Amino acid sequence: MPSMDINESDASMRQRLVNSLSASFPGSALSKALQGMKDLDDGSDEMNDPLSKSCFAELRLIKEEPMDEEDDELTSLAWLQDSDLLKNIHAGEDGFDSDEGSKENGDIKMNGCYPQTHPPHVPYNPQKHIHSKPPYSFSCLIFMAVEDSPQKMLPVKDIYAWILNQFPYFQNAPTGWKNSVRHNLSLNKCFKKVEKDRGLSIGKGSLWCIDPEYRPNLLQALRKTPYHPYHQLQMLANPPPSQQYQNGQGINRPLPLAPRLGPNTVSPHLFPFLSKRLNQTSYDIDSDIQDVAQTLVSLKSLSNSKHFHESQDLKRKRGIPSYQTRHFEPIVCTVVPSEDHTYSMTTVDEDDLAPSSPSSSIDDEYDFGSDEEIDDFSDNGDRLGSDGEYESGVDEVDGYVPNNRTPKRPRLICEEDDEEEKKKIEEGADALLNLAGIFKTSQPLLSSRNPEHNSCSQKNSAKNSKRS
DNA sequence: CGGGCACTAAACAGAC
DNA sequence: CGTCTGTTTAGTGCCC
Repeated sequence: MPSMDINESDASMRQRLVNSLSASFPGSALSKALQGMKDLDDGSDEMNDPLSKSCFAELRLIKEEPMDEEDDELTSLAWLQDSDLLKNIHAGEDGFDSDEGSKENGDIKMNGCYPQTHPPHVPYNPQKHIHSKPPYSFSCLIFMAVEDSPQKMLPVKDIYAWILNQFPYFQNAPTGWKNSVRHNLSLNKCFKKVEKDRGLSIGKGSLWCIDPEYRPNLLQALRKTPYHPYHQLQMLANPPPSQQYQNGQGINRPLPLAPRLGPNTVSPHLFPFLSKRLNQTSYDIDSDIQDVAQTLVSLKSLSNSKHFHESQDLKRKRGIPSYQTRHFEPIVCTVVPSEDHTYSMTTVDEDDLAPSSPSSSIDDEYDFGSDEEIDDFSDNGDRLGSDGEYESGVDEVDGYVPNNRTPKRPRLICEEDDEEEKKKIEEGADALLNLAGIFKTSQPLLSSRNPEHNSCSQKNSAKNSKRS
């Protein structure tokens, strides 16, 4: 940061940051999303925004809106996944990077050895700091992995693979981390196992997905991670006086972890969807059309993976209806981290849940549509490559055979002109709005979790009582 | 100091 | 039968 030009334009700084972040997740959906952001900046059609097709669609940049007093364009980038924000800002000059002997690979060394945990004052680059344990909790790692999958569900081994791919640290880490992943999947109520009898069995084990009820919590937890660019960009944009850098000397103090916004505040730029819902006092049709349109774009990505086609074929054989993700989520705005994503020891009795509460049954998490509806989505855009990364617009990638069914219509978004895009989006929006209306009327906003259902405390108290 | 939480390790059972 | 997956318990360290 010492080499940063404080007067650098927002656009320039943003471009530089995006370049840096893209380099940290090469080839990934995130990277493509970032690239799409650049396209957006160049004035291309927003609906081509690959970010909307990625796992971080809800964190996409809203660049058209005027900035709040607190949010500027810099912080609106805070949806970006963790990366070395300062990679292109001459890390060596800021005292961040490392001490002697570690500059060859950029990893952090302290007193000649690698610290087990990543130093809190150093922006974390998973591809670079391969000897530093990622500053993310396993919950966040799993969340990112699942969200980075086109179907928003992954088997354990693919979660392993994603983590290994994105965080090389684990390639040399003791295998205990896999145990921790499984432990987290089992105990963390944010993660749900897709029932096998739904035709989604992928051999050994099950698919895991994010419980939509807790997805906002995970997003919030992710936002709260120390190295989330939300904080880093905050520092870039408005470093506190105590952390100004002088003469290339970094200050060995952690960046403040507390978000600028209040704990109960959802940044409209970080969480346009959530914040809109949260602050919605009256039914805003226009905004909801936008929401639904965005949802459609997200839905589009649902059908683009090998697993999807396989599961769809399997389900067709079994006569099981197909699914589509439902994106209408309750707003969960938490104060304590435990409410973001916590372990669950107790089983929530479905009957105890209010009728308006999202069910934990997989049946209810997905809309079951007809084959024709699926076909409308199944031949679009991106596919999951054999390496688990998206391959956009390629029919056959690395041995992946695309669905051999003849597309009934061309790509929904990417290859349509603007007018047709808008028409289709509006059509889909109308259809989904009907569904959304149901949820609006029946689903209360949640300002906090029901303590009875937030069973982490129960679990831990149970644990503690057992210990004592 | 105690509670809550994340993490790790381990044991165990079931599925493949 | 070995491996993988999922569950559960126990213990530890950190933070508030």
